[in-house]
Amino acid sequence: MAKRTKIKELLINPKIGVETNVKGWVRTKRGNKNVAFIAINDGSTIHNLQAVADLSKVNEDILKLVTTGACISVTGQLVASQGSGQSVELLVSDLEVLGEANPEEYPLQPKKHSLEFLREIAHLRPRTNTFGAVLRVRHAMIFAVHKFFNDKGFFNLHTPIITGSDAEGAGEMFRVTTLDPVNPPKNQDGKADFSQDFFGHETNLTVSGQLEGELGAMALSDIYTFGPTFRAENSNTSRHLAEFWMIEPEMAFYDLDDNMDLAEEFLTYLAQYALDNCIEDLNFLNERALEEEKNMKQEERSELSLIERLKFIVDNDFQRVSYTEAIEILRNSNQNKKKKFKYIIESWGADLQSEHERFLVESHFKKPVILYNYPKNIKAFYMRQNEDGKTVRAMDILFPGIGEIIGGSQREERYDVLKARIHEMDIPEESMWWYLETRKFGTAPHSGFGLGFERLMIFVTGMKNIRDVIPFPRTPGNAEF
RNA sequence: UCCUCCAUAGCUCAGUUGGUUAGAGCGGCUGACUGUUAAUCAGUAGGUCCCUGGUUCGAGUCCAGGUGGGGGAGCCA
Repeated sequence: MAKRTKIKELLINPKIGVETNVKGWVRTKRGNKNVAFIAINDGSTIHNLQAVADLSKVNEDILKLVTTGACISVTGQLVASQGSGQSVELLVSDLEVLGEANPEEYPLQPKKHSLEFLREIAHLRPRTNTFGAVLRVRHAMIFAVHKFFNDKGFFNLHTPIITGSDAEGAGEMFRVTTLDPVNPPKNQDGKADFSQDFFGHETNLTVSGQLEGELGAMALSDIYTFGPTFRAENSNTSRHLAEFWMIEPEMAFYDLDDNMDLAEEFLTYLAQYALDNCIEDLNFLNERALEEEKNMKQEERSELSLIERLKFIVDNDFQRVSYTEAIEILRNSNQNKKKKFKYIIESWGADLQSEHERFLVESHFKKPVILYNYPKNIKAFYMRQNEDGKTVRAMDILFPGIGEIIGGSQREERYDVLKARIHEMDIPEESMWWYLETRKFGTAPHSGFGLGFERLMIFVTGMKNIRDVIPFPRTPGNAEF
């Protein structure tokens, strides 16, 4: 019996006339009383393999079990296809059903399903063309992230998933505890006594690996983290998940400009990698998106297709604009003067709403925008203060249709300045002692940023909802599968 | 969490001013067809109209509350 060949390999290097075995899941079966055509997909590629069964040679009882969704093993001679639509096909000599799929119950049909419906059957949706393509691209992007940093001499650092510091200020956290939820030990105030908890104090799931990442950079020069991140925010949007993956490089001796250069090079590299390595899946996703937009009004359609957008990123520099310049552009915009904005920009210091970010990216510059040097009052405590006394060396990269894809900064490396800022913002200093010590012992200028991996995936796949670019999304009220 | 829209067959949806037995397309099943491409053609089965309560002679349709989902906002990556 021939050894199993993956469909991807078989299509790249077809061995015509050779007995071949293929295993996979049935997409459709068609035919008449003489011949049956079975489309098989094994997930190795977006393409199906057509198996051709001569009904006089194949057991009809077995063929009856070959229904959409069933898993089969097919052996036969690989031949050039008589039909159009595929170059090769498999003439079935041996057919085995590995796993039946009752057609009255199997929910996936050979037709287009809504993404909302597929989310409800997340255990089966990887078997669709769309999710197969998304998951293969996702893998390629994971691999490309590691390759990019490895090629640059960065070291991957595993920062903790369970953290004891509650001062990261990046949102609500999920508590980690082994205390009895019904009858926890109580302290004198009648509250749960976390000194008796597993770690001896309160612990949570991480909301960022940045602070620990900085510790790594202060020894290895250039590090990056790529791990799961958890936010217990009650966010119900197409851009937020409670559990997502984040990439956070941290570089010693980088100033804000170096940081922006790296971030732009990184995003450009990832777009190019997708074009170079995932073009078949991207072509499918491109067509899918075009098909979907056909039902939309002209003005709601994207100006560029998915593949054109990826090429655009590769070919064009990002627009770098200081916060102060951005405020001037917004204040002088017709949108602002005609009070089309819900939040009118009146003066320097205002926090930018997503309508403003969208205006800058989608209407004004029509390209990715890097905003930098924000007012210190709207940014985190660890960002490097500028000499003007009112701004910090922060930067956000804004993408069309996604908004903020990267947030980063040069870090405050001066011990006294950092300590003063911690006090100003009422952060408990004792919980930050180890972070402060990096500024006390051999401090160095350094910078870093955070890239939301699923937001990158939205950009690269053209999917609209972040729940459709991660295999098993976690959102408020949803942790099934 | 707020605003807004939605929930009818396995899926996508229609269902008139509240009126008798709730429909279509796709999918499933049965059959026809000598090579199909989401095959085609014919036939057929399939319903807790999201849940609870209310108004009414009568509710898929109206009202209240709840649950679930979409889109937008805030928070952010």
